[in-house]
Amino acid sequence: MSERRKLTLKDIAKDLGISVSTASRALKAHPDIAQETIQMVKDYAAKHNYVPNIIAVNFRKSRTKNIGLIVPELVHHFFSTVISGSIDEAKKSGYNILVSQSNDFLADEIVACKTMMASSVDGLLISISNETYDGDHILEFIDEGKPVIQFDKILEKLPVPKVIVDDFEGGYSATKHLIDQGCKRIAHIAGRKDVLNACERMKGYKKALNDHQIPFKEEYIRYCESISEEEGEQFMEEFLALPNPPDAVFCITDLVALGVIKALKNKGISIPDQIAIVGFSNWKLAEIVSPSLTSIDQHGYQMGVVAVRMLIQKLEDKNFEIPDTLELKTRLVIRDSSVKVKA
Amino acid sequence: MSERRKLTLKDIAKDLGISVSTASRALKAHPDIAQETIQMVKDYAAKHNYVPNIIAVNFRKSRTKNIGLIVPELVHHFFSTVISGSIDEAKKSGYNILVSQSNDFLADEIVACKTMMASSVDGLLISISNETYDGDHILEFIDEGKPVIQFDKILEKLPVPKVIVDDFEGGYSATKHLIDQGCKRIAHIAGRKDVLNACERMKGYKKALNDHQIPFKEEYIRYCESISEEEGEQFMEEFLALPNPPDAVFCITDLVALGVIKALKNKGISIPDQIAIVGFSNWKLAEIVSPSLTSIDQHGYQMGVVAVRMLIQKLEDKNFEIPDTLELKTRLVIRDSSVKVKA
DNA sequence: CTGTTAGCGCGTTCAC
DNA sequence: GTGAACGCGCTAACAG
Repeated sequence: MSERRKLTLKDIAKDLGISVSTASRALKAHPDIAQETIQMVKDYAAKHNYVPNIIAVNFRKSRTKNIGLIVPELVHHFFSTVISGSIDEAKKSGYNILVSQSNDFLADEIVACKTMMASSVDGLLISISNETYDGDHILEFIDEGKPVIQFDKILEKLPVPKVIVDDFEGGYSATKHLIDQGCKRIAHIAGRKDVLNACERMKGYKKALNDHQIPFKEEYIRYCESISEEEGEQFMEEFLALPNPPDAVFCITDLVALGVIKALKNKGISIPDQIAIVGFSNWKLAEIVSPSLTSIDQHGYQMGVVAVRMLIQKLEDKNFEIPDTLELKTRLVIRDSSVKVKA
Repeated sequence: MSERRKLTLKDIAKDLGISVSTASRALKAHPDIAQETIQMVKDYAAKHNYVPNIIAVNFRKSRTKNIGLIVPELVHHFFSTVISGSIDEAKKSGYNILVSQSNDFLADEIVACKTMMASSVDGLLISISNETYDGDHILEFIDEGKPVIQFDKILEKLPVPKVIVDDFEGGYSATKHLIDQGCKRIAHIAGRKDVLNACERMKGYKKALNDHQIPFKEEYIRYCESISEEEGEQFMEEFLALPNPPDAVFCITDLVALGVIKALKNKGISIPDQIAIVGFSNWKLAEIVSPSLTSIDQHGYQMGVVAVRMLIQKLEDKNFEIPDTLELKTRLVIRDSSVKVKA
């Protein structure tokens, strides 16, 4: 049962009275090798349960078959979905995913990059932290000849391929959906102005208003700093204090929407009849909360799959050119929080 | 900036006119080497940004500094918390975590194990699937001299160290808390009878009842198959149909508790005044749902930290004996769903 | 068709 | 105090 030392090519070569290289080639069914030799070696290998020493193989080929994956937060529905997709896809090609998190701190992100670099991943997938405005630590990978792909939270100026969700379209369709429900005074609780995704959603929101002749009003806009439930609650209260409160709110994230819902419940305002709500990200909580929350799904799993697939393609074929930007479409998931008119 | 080929020991030996072995030893400040030589080499290395080729080092030492981590589900609050802890702790010692998921299928778990084995992780952390009743695929690691630690969902008969949460104590304290609130007819929506964690919680529940002279009644017990929200909802309805419905429910999991809450809301029954609820796991949703849910925290992060720490200790010191079972205490997190009497 | 040779980059005897 | 030499397990170029 427990073999002290694993069987090596050398062992099987010796036992079979052939050379190591013949054994090696036979196992790969190299065309030069005689059919019978191939059979013999393969049989022997199977019988003795030969497993090539991957560490040696990787050393020889100077690669690791490991892909680094850095996310801001691991314990986060969206990112764990992305990771899940990455892992499943990577597995198919025999790659492993090495996960690390930045906690949304630049310092941690840099450390994570260094660690990844040191442990010699073959390539990197990264979603940057909120503090990352400069990507030197990311470019180092490129310098070392290791391909990198950014996803979701990206640094636009970085000359590195990106897989993102079409936040603009998401913001647009969320807003349009509210308009379709007959809402006229649609507020938006936005993210930080310097975060790309947040800006795109805002742009989509504005465009939708514009396309439907609804004037954009600054009083219906709030900017989150930490994207928290508390902010949602507070901003909603501010909206309610307006002389002419909104009849709908599009929130940058489901968590913020949750705060909004809380505030409304506290005031006894009915959702969606008096005020309709749409979130973003389609977290687990969107279906759990009551009323269930209409949200924009970002296809996290798919994003993980796509990013990994492109990275591996590049890894296996140096000439493959990763498209500069790949935009995944969002999907509007309609639930109770926004549907004003039934039937 | 971009060095075509990385600097190797050989390069620096040649440039400095010394031998490779001297260079190697100097970098490690080997006592045999002259101080000045050490300085010279270190300076040179620092100046030229020498980074040892980890793949070669690992090959030489026949290890990877990678630790496999297999969980049933990646997109799951508890497990992502564990992963988060593992990664953070592993990083401290220069180890990487290689994550994989079984989707609660035995077949997938076996494949994941094979993959881990093939990619030569140095050791394995595993939380088994619901279908795993036999651990041959896990024992293979031991046979190969790779230490394994089970965590959370474990196979008890497997002679492999375990890090678990004290489910018995958790079940006990959840139940006792309800008793303390004055509840007399406490129901329990349990998990499958063949899942260890579920049984322990049940045992704790029974013990608490017994310690407080409350008779155990089979009519107040239901067993989940899939541990879903729907089951919680359905079972709660069944409870309500009883001639003498319970005044409290202890649920195997927060998700089930969510279903219970839904059922109660539908019937217009007030929580916690008419029926108090306690969940288990302390997911994010426990604080989000309304009323907020009292739950049992399992210290997932800590579990990841502890498991990794012990594995690494074993890895670095073959003589280290991992304790057979390490039980983490749970923590009762009291929220609105269970507190009957305020002040 | 097969064997010989030559490394990959590093660590580790064993001599000097 | 230092260097030469060997080998980890595997692949690949070159001979025959």
